[in-house]
Amino acid sequence: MTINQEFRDVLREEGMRHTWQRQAVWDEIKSNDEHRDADDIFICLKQAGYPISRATVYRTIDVLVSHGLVRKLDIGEGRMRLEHKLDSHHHDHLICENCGRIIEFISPEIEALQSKISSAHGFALTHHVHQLFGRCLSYPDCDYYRSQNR
Amino acid sequence: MTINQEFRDVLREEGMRHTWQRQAVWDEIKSNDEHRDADDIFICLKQAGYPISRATVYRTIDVLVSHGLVRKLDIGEGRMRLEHKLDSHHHDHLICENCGRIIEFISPEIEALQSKISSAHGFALTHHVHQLFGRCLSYPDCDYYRSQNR
DNA sequence: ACCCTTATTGAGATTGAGTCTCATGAATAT
DNA sequence: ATATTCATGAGACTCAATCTCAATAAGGGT
Repeated sequence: MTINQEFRDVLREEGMRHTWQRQAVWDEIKSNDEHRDADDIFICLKQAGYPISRATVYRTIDVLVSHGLVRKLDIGEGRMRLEHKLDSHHHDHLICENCGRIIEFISPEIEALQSKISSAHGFALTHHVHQLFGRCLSYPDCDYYRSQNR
Repeated sequence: MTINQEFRDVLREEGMRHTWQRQAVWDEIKSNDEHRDADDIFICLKQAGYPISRATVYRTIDVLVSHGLVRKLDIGEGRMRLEHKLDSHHHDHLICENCGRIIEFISPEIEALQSKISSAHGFALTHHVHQLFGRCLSYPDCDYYRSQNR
């Protein structure tokens, strides 16, 4: 759980085994700050020559999520994007519908209002999903970026 | 688009045909304020004796959404919940993870902060997704409600 | 170093929501 | 009434994700 603890030890604490497959998935996710999905990770590992299976990638992602090392991000595409939680604190996302760019934002005011609303309705808040969709105005760059990504 | 206009006329304005299937789907969605999914609607109609197909239900829902009569609600279950937009203004949702209850909330303060954040990042906001997940504290009722639903 | 137990893996089948195909049928304009 | 063209139905298909189960390998015990 401690983020800088050896991955091997993190697994051992739970009686789980350390395998090169789990290490490879974790290394691949850590290596990059884009919000890739499970299949992106799978393809990267295959291309790097690892004989790993898709099922193992999905299973390992769930292990990483349950250990708080990775967060799944559902932006309504029908697949989960991934985000490692190494150096980041909680944040929500701004998503450009034109180019797909994802920008993180934090708003303590909104967080406070969320708590207020929850308790006003007798709810014990556990988590939230907050996404702002729009178009980023830096158009030339926006389209350039789009052309680089699907 | 005008919400109280005859459905028949709404369709005609777009050169679309009025069929009993489309009317039946719209009537079924209007009839109830729960957040049911496409398959719930399909099953209701089948049980009521209508010889309608699943594909038509899905297609009609898309027609209703594009005409602003219905809103799809994705609360991360891998299927879309539906909400008719007859008497409601914009709102977001509080969702109880124990009983599945969905409560609507509005916060002009949060809406304002969202606009502020978007423009601060050079984004033209088009829409947002804001969901608060937690547990409603009215436990006896909470479990009662759960027992009534799946 | 070698077992032995048992968690983990891989390949492919399966699931489930939603979409697509295309021949048939029905709604509207004339 | 007829023609035109949109809509429907049944089932095939998609796609992300999960499941199955025999084979494999991690790592504690000796």
